[in-house]
Amino acid sequence: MNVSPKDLKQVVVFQQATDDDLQLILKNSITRSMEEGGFFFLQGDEATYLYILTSGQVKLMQSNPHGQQVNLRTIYPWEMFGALGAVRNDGATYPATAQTLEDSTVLAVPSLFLRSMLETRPYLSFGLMNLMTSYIQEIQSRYRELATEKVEQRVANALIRLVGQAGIKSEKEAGIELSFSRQDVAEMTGTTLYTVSRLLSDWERKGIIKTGREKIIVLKPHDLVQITEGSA
Amino acid sequence: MNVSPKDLKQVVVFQQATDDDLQLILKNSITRSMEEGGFFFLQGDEATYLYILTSGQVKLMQSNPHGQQVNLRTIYPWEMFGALGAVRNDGATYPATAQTLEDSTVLAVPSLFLRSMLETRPYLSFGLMNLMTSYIQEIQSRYRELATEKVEQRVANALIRLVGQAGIKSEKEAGIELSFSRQDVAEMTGTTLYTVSRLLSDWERKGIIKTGREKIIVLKPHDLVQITEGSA
DNA sequence: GTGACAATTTGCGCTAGCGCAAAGAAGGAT
DNA sequence: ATCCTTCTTTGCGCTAGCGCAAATTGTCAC
Repeated sequence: MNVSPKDLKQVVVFQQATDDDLQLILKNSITRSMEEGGFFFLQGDEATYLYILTSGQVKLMQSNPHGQQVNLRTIYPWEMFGALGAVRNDGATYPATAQTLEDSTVLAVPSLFLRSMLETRPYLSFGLMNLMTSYIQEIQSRYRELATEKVEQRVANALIRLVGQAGIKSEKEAGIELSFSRQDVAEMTGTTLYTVSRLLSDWERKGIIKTGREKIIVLKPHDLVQITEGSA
Repeated sequence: MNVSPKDLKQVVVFQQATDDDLQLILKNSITRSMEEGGFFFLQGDEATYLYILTSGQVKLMQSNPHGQQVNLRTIYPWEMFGALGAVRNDGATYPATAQTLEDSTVLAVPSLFLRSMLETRPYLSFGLMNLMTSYIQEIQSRYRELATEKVEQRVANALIRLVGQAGIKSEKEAGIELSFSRQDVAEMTGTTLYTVSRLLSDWERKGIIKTGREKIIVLKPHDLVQITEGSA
């Protein structure tokens, strides 16, 4: 699938870009595809590219030396990720592993190339800084939630967030459909798939959601909001 | 205390700045002082200034609606914080409260002014993006630690990190001295002051540290490293 | 239709660490 | 020296949620 300059306008970093700039970016980039479960880069790899997801879904995972992993961020189409190589002064490495949640395709832009464009395009720097502050605010909220909230509040929070980011209107049920496994949700919320399974089963019994294999359909988002407030 | 352009060169964002630019920043900024326990800004306030700490120490705290707080970041002299108002396109508010850990003084730079400088000084944008990526990496690590590590590993990690950021060579003991209360450390590690107190008392009995009121002297940092690795 | 595999469900025992209480210690003001 | 306030220490009961097991269910390949 060929990416056009018009397509790239969907990337918030490029909102103010001219067509010429977008052509230049496309000309200097390569397309890469990866099937589900594959990796665009690994934690510790040298950050030679930044990535724009053109289709599919990617999770950024960080591991500790014992192999335990957390999902730091989930990437949806037309979002940029892995940009620190274009920004850092020193030899930057990726702090997380980019793994596909489903078959995915990216546009890989050389870090050095984007860096040279950043030097002469203030709109690009502003775009990137805006993206970074959005991400900082998200991970700060998640950190605070992890430190202060019970696991059911965190899982409810995560479902609400996912409804906004990756939800699709369900055709069968009057609700919003999410395509994530229990393990996926557990990684995003600092818990285990068994705990997530118990919570989802409980909420299904209460009619708040309906579930399937690797699927969650949110029927009553307001009830989830009440759970996050600790009043359920 | 008057801040000179030469002083501002210690701020990593301004490393590449000319004297003229530094003079211009100083000319357009104000100095503010606050005693211990005071606030430079509150969570939710409109982000009209960014701040450079010229002396003292500041903690950035985020609360949930129930009043529970976490320390997202501790600021040391010559570090910039609260910069999102210069970067965001929308009406930005501070996502955290800036509270002094001791008597402190800042240089407050109007967000709109710095924004106008960012538009014509790529080195400033690069400096700011470098700062942001450093912070992103730190909070990602802390998030992963919170999600995957036992409380004693997290506290050991925090002490090691603090040794590098705020440690002073002790005159009385052969070690590095940190001036933080048990409550301060608890806020940085997502636990309670009682848990921190028990851990510190245990480590003091083992000769790893020595403590006083609002004071921790690290005698055997290598033992703390072993604790973080889960092999103690 | 069947078999294999992965995902999910559910139960239950266990423990990390919190909450709370109570007492002691340190430091500053008088 | 004394008093007051804040910080620290220590004990103990309790529970949230994890770890592990075992069984079930759903989906895909053949």
